[in-house]
Amino acid sequence: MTGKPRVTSYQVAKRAGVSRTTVSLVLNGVPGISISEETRRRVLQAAEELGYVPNAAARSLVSGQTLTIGLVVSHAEHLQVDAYIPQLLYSLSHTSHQHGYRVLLETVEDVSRPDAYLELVRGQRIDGLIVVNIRSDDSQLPELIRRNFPVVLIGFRLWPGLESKIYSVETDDQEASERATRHLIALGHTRIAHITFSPENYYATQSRHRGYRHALEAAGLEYDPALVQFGNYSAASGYEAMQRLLRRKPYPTALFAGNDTIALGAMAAIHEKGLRIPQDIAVVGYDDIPTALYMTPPLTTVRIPAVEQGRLAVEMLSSLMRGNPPEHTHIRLPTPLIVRESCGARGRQRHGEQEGVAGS
Amino acid sequence: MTGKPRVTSYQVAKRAGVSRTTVSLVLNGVPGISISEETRRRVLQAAEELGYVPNAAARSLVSGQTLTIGLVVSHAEHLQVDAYIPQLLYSLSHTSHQHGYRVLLETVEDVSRPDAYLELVRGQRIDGLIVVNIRSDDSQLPELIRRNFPVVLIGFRLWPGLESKIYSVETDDQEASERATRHLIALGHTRIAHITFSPENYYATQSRHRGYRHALEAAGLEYDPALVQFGNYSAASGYEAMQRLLRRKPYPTALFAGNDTIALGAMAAIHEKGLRIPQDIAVVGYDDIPTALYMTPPLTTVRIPAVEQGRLAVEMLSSLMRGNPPEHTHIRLPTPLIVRESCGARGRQRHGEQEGVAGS
DNA sequence: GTGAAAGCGCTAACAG
DNA sequence: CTGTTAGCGCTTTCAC
Repeated sequence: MTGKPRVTSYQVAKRAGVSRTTVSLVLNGVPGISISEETRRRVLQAAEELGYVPNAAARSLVSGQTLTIGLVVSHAEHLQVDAYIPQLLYSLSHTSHQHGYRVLLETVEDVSRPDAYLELVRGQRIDGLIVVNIRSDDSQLPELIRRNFPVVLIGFRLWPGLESKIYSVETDDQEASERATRHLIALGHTRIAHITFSPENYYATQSRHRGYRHALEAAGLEYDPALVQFGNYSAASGYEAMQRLLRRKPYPTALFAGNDTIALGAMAAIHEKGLRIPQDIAVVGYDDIPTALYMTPPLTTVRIPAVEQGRLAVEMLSSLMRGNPPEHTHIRLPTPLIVRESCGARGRQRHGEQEGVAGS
Repeated sequence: MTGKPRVTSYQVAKRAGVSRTTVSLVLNGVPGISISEETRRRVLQAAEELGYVPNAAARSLVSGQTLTIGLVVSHAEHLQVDAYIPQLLYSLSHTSHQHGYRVLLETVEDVSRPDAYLELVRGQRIDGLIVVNIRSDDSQLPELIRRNFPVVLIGFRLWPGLESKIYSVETDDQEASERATRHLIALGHTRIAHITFSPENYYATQSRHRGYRHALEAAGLEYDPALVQFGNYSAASGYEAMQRLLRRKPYPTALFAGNDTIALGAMAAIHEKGLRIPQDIAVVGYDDIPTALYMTPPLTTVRIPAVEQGRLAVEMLSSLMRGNPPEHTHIRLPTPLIVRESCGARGRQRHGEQEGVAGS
């Protein structure tokens, strides 16, 4: 069926007039072994001509390595509707390639077995794992980490007691949410709504919600459950949640959305009701997805440095897989609040002008 | 370093008191071989207890299969800023898992070697290939297809002469663009601008551009190069391109954007200039990303059924890899024009109301 | 410097 | 019905 017969190291050896050993030695540049320049050249040329690439299975069978990174994306439905994960994915994939690793994508839906990725580990398909959107009810991950399988977590550190073994690239969602909410409070708002995504087994959600609540209480404002709605991180759910919030008067005067996509949906609901942003309702989002700047009006939001997050995670994992533990176990990235127009803190301005970054 | 010693089929055999052959037979449910119920149970239990998963490398070394699909995403920078590819990715990954395949993600940037995926094939890391965002200057792909390596193309069919060997899930971008442009013409527009992404080596771009041009010419309107701007598929580039278009009077009265993300950016530029959509400038996008409905105003756009595209591609590839060629070599999906408010064909309405689908 | 031989973990003939 | 054996393609001691 396949036109050309598989080319193996044997073919290369034959063509170069040497043994397979020599081929392997040359191609892998094994140090400490000296091979005549002439032989080396012949081997290289033969391999080139035949388009030889060593069989990955055979190689990893003997080496015990796969040079493959597993990428576990829980709540993968996100991919369909939100822009944060794709950014991360891009960065993760890009950096992995630069480091010579391939990426095996393991998406996990809410409905599927959450620990399917364990088979990748047990079947030795991968040398390491990067986990995005960690579920708080994942019971297998701690066990894996305890056994020193190389794992890097993105987003949040968890499982007290295991801290010293966990490697992560974090952001402090709770602190950032608190800061964002405080920003709205400082602008004089007292009826601040919050739309977040489905809370169960999702760390990011829980901490954003908590930050919102803390900010209110620290300011002496009442935490009103009626002002908190749950969606599912899509624009559609943000739209519907906002409609629910607008069914009751007095309206909230501000909204802190769990992510930018939800904010977009909510803004559509606000516009549809004939209300203005930010004059009638101020809006703050979360993530700073690339389109946030182009929403109407441009969205004030907490920036998560997705690309840097991805890069650092791969670098960390790469060290781990090589057996030299990285210097830091946890890298915490800053999450500035990017102040644009939707929160009402600044007047209309042209896109691309210096954007504000709120202090603490 | 790793806590538990690797568990092999030998351990399972020992624990179950049988030979490795029997373990293999039981675990793979080899048909035609009958094994005593008692033995089978013991093997299964031993495997379960040890958490045994066969070593993937060893297995694929002997079987010649990897049960892995390669996913080649050219122009991967898209992932960062546009929502179409992520949707596709989700569907692709989801369906692959359902069919028992893993997904190896091979992103290709414009700067990187475009044929890096060849190593996956040569190194026999994958059993088949799905290609997204095909580059028109890819010279390796036709060769691969000619040799009957299982490949499914998403988006567009190419390379005349190879048609009978190419499997693809297509949309007719040119026809759809023509229809979208015709829609604007029917609404009375004569100065219709077009913003598309960087044209070189990108099929989708070329055909959308061509469709736009054909519609104009068919209607007896002049194709004015000054009304055509090139961006890079991001909202930022749409914004800038629209600014360029608004630097010259008379303004265009309508815009056909190469994708929805560009449309979003362009709409921001239009709003900023104090112009109204659709009264001053009507806008039509392409892709129907999930957020299109929540833009201000809701975006009229050509729908690409990303999720179905992904599902069909995997099903096709899965047949190919099993050696039973699918019935159809090319599946063409419909691309309806979803009429919302941004084109001016219909008045304001609530979100979620019946959306219009334009006829041809 | 180069080649022969063993073995990674698994599957699949082939005996028993 | 179960066990023994060979071999997938590669790397890696160990002799030559």
